[in-house]
Amino acid sequence: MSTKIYVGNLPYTVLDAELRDQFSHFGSVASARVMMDRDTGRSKGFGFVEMGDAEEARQAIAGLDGVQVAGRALKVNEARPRV
DNA sequence: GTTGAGCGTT
Repeated sequence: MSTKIYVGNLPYTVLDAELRDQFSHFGSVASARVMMDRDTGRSKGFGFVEMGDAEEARQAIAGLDGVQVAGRALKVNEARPRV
């Protein structure tokens, strides 16, 4: 388990600060960022969050995965290594 | 609308 968390199926209206606020309920958020399309400036519909500890990451995933926000069920799980 | 950037010295 790592502290890297992938958050998908996000509404285009979500902000990195809001993402951080949601995850902060389950632990300390080291970093939270919603990926924005470089060309259009809009959200790509997914983001990444890094928790302060792996256990906090697990709780955040368990607590937020599948939760419906703005009518969309969030997809939360451990992030894949960037390549 | 699904797994991260950028042409820089990260």
